[in-house]
Amino acid sequence: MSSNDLDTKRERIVEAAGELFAERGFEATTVRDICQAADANVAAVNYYFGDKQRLYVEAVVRAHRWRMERVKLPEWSVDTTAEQKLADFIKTFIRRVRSGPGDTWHTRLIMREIGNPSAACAELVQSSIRPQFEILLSILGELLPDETDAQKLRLTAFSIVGQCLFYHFADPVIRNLLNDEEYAALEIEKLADHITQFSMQSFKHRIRSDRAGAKR
Amino acid sequence: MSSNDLDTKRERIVEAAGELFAERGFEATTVRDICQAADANVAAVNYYFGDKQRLYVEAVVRAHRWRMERVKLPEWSVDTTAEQKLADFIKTFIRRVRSGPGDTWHTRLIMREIGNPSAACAELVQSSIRPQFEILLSILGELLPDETDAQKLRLTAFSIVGQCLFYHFADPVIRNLLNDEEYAALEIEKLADHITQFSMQSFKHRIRSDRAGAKR
DNA sequence: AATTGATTAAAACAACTGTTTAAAACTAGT
DNA sequence: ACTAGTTTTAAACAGTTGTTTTAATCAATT
Repeated sequence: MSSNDLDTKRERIVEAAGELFAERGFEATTVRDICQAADANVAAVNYYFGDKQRLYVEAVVRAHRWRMERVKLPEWSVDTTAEQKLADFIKTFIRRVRSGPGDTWHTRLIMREIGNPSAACAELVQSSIRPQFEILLSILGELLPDETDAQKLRLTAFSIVGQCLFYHFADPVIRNLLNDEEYAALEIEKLADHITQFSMQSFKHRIRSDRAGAKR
Repeated sequence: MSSNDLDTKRERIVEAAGELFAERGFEATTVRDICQAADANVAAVNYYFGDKQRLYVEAVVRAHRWRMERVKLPEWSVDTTAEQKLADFIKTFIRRVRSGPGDTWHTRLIMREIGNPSAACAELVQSSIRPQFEILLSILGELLPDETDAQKLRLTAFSIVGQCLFYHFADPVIRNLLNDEEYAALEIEKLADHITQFSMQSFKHRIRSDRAGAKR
């Protein structure tokens, strides 16, 4: 009974492992902790996955797939404005990055892998991050003047992505910096609106592109 | 001889430890590795610092002090424009955050502590990050219209800091994403100029503050 | 009921972890 | 030269790590 269901022992182990890896990192998570959380014997990890390392990459890959399936970019028709596309991109990106209160471990594990990249990171970039980055570049290509060079386009993309990622990577600091009320006010919708607005306003000034170079 | 010099065994251990902690993190760094790198006996860590944990926080504190001494905000006169202050702030912030090629371990260790915060993080926020954040808020207070509320001010500060921090936290991804030539083009001066320009342009549009909320 | 194969369980493995011990080596001050 | 204090060393400690081994248990087929 139930060979595909998520209640097989193998599944339970990846799930428990993913959660613990996301919480404590690879080194600090012991095989024994994982097996105890999955209600399995110590030998189960090696039986099913060979070793701890391969269990880890399986958890990362699964987390990534799960996250991509869940939160997707909306479908765009031919007459969707570039501004609208950017707003959608930013909102989706923040949703993917910022782990809400009732959230699963998937996002945190991927973000940890990006922060402390192992071998699985390079593959993650190729299969997922790069195409997303290309989408953003094409949107910016529509928004910025045609003569904008590739370097400027890239820097602008980084400025947008950086604003979004900040709320993940700096989260512990933000929590220390703000009081509870201020922190709670950082809802995903509000963040996305602000970043979209902040960035769009910047584009509308792209006439005189250099700014007197700040004294020096 | 030489009680204050940096060639005492104690100094060599903190130095070696900081480098290894910055490179591999706390868990993955062994006391034996540290002592071997410092050319000391295994017992040296416990003799001088009590235990591994206390050696770690000493390394973090020292790294932070070192970084703060090295790269400082310039002195501002009464007639320095807010725009100039912002440019200075961004350039200094990036210098503090982005570890150049011939760089020491100090920056990386602090960034790691922020990413995987231990007990030392809260103190770091209070003693250093918060005052820096206040400075940025006061600059933005000059640049933005008077009626701007505190929340908007905070979000704007996050947008700027986020753009800067991106080049640290996403560095491994960026390296994978760009080719060598493109990556090498990301010099600190250029990044700072772009971020300053991108942000300043955004401020000059602060007349109509809401932007039709992006359909939904 | 017996056989086959996959799964689980308990125990042991060797290697490594941070830390301690106790003796040696060194460095002054007298 | 002796001594008191600090520093360094080698060895051992107790605990944990990932992994293996070997046997027991289970589920289904014959």
